[in-house]
Amino acid sequence: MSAPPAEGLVEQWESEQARLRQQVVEEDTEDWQRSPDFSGLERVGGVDLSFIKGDDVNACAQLVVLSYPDLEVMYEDSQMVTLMAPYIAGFLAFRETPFLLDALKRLEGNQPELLPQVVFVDGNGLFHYREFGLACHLGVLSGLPCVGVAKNLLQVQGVYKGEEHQSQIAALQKGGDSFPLTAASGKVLGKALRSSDKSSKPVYASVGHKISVDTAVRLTHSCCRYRVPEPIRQTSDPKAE
DNA sequence: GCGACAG
DNA sequence: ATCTTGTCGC
Repeated sequence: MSAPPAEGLVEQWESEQARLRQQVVEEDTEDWQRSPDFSGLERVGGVDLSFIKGDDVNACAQLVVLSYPDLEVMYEDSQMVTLMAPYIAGFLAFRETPFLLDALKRLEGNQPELLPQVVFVDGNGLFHYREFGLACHLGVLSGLPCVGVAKNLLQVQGVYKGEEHQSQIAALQKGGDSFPLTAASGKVLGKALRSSDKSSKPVYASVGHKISVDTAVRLTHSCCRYRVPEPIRQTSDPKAE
């Protein structure tokens, strides 16, 4: 039983996305991003919201900061929150962003020296219906470089989960292999990445903010011990050390 | 009616 | 997102 969305809400959200979309920076802006081994990168963050079975209103907002390249936990923040917005495909950011931003603000206020230099977001960035997914939204509002990593393919802008897609996946032989997710317009919205040798199912990485697609993919691979990048996995997997 | 639908 | 254990395979 889900109440129908308020009148005009989607329209309002669409215009908000269109406005913020103009502020996304799709190129590398940091020195470490140009380095072959990301020298200069010392802290990578991950954010996520976790729910429990029968409750889609209360959730746990988490932010972790890991050292790079060791991927050891440097900081961890968990906060129970009450969600105000409904989940509507394409508008995930309106549901989650406020709480992820709060977590970043808390860190900035308490230990600004631990602020991550890049944030991994559980969801898409430019690979989105209007090229403005959660990772872009959080990136623009926080001003931090962000990378979107989704675990499932969103069929959008001419990208289909068909036979061709399946064969492209089959062609990913080892960790680090990838292929572009190209829109009907010809623009590369993101890449499917085999994140580790062991996982045959790829993850879908796209630009959030202040990073290029290629750097986003290369960085994502370098932060993967398993299929899901460690910064995100540390927030959502109870068994993660 | 059927498939899609980030989290 | 979450519901869910074991099981088969390398």
